Amino acid sequence: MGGSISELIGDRLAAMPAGERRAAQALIADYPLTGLKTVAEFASRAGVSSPTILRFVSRLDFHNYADFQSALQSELIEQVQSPLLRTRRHSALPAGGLDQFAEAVASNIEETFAHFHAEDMNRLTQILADPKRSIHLIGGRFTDALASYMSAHLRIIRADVQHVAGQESNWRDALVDMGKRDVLIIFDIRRYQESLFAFGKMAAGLGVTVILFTDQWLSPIARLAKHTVTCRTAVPSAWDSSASLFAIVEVLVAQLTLEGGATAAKRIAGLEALRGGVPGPDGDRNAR
Amino acid sequence: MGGSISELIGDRLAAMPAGERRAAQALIADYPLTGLKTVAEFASRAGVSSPTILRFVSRLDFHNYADFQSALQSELIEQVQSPLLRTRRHSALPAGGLDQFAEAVASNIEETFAHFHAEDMNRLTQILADPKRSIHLIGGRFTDALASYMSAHLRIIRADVQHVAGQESNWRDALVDMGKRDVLIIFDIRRYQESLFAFGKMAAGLGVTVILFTDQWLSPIARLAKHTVTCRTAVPSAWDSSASLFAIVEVLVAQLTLEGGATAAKRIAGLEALRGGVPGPDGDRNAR
DNA sequence: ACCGTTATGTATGATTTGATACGCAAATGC
DNA sequence: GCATTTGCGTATCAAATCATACATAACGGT
Repeated sequence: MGGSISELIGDRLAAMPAGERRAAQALIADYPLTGLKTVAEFASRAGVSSPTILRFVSRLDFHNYADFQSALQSELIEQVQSPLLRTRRHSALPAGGLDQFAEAVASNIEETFAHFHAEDMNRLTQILADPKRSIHLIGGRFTDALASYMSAHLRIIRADVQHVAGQESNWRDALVDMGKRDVLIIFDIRRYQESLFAFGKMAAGLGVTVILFTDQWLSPIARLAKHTVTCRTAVPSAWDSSASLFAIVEVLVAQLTLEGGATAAKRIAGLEALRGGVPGPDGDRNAR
Repeated sequence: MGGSISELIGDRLAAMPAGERRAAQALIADYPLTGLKTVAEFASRAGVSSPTILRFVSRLDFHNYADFQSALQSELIEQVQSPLLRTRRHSALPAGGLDQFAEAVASNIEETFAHFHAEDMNRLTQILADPKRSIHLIGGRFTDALASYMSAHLRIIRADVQHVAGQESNWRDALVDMGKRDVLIIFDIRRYQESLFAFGKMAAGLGVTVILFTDQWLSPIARLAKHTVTCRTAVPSAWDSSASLFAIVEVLVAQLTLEGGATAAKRIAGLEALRGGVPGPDGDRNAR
């Protein structure tokens, strides 16, 4: 069983008596800190008695409290030391529709990355890291969420990032400020949106550098785009899966953060500091 | 490099007597595992006696062994939780990281689905398919995009779907209309947002059914949630990956569409017909 | 080579910790 | 509504832990 302890708890939470459930909740409240304390401390934080803690631990199939703590520690250390040592732990599973879907998504992602080479990424990061350029992002009906996700991250790494959203009338406003220095990132998978193509065409006419994320059947926008990233989207569902686009976005953001190095780190630190004092409109991420 | 304690050791290593130096080396060898064991165990591994360990700890300006261990634990937890620090760690890694990243995301998704059983999905779809309920979705700083993505799909399958977005003041307005029939879907991965917890708590107080999508370390909202879906998020990056949450959302939408059957199909057809007349300007995208 | 200093291990004590037995309360079933 | 089961807390015990005192060994300077 390669699962984390918190997952184990999640599985068994329903089958626990009230007291032990309180123990579980106290543990996950600031996981895994409380579990590393003494039994008495744990009990106190959970508002139950020591034996209840021990019964709780026992219910998780640990022979004693020491074993339990060791497991927590190992979990922590594994996280820090080898981020993905646990990768391929294929446990033989009954193949239901669920697993088929998961398999499909996973293989989509792998296929997508197989065709997305280091040079592709370098070209993209070079453009996106350029501080002299402004970046605009837009997506279709469903893929707009991807534009939103990417812009949320980019905004932290660098300045001049705009997510073009909302009514189409807003789009026009965004266009007037665009020029040769600007970059437009478009997400478009089938069924491709007419309006996105129109928008991209106008932008391209202004000399904007268009970057397109699309599926393997290629949005018509590919004709306009300077760079096109092709992602697999086929899954056993009524809908196409955008998960592989999502993953590509994530790896780009990761790489940009890495390359930004000191600059990005400083910027992030600055934002964090600001956040501490003035809770932003975006919601204050708690510093813990 | 590691945290402050290992640095501290490095600084003082030269000024230490032989025995304590052996202790230090044993600790560094598989840092910080040995330091979390008992004094006797530590001594045994270092090939010295217990008092030497205690003197070693004392030389690092810790008042007692317990303090020392607490410091090690805090350091570990700190590293796991702070994205900034991880940037440093990974910048040392070789740049062949593309495939590693893809591997990590793929295996995250598989692991996530391995713990997401058919019953879990049934419970969720049963709730989400109930036309008598209203559905509200909300996400954190980055995960809000997931809420957006899911709501875009849900809105097509069924009525009464609201994406709670924008300023926090808007959130309050959404609350007043909620009641026992309502469902609140929250996306929250670390670093968990205080504001989301507050929102969820108020909703739960109103009797709203809270469904939580979170990472394997569990958002504190798990305490409030009727159903919690645990997803893997660890990747070799400064950021956590939400791709597995994304995939779970997709499979839920797929299943709901399937179960909806005729009803959903009719609804979709109706919407398509409406859209057919007015091409493209996805007017039904929610405002932000 | 001797002496003083420092370092280290052995032995022991005081304290804390985890574990268990038992009795009462709450929940469940008939 | 009663009886049985299940859960939970108090009190207690045994064991392991940290901490210290002391004697011995190693080291370094003269």
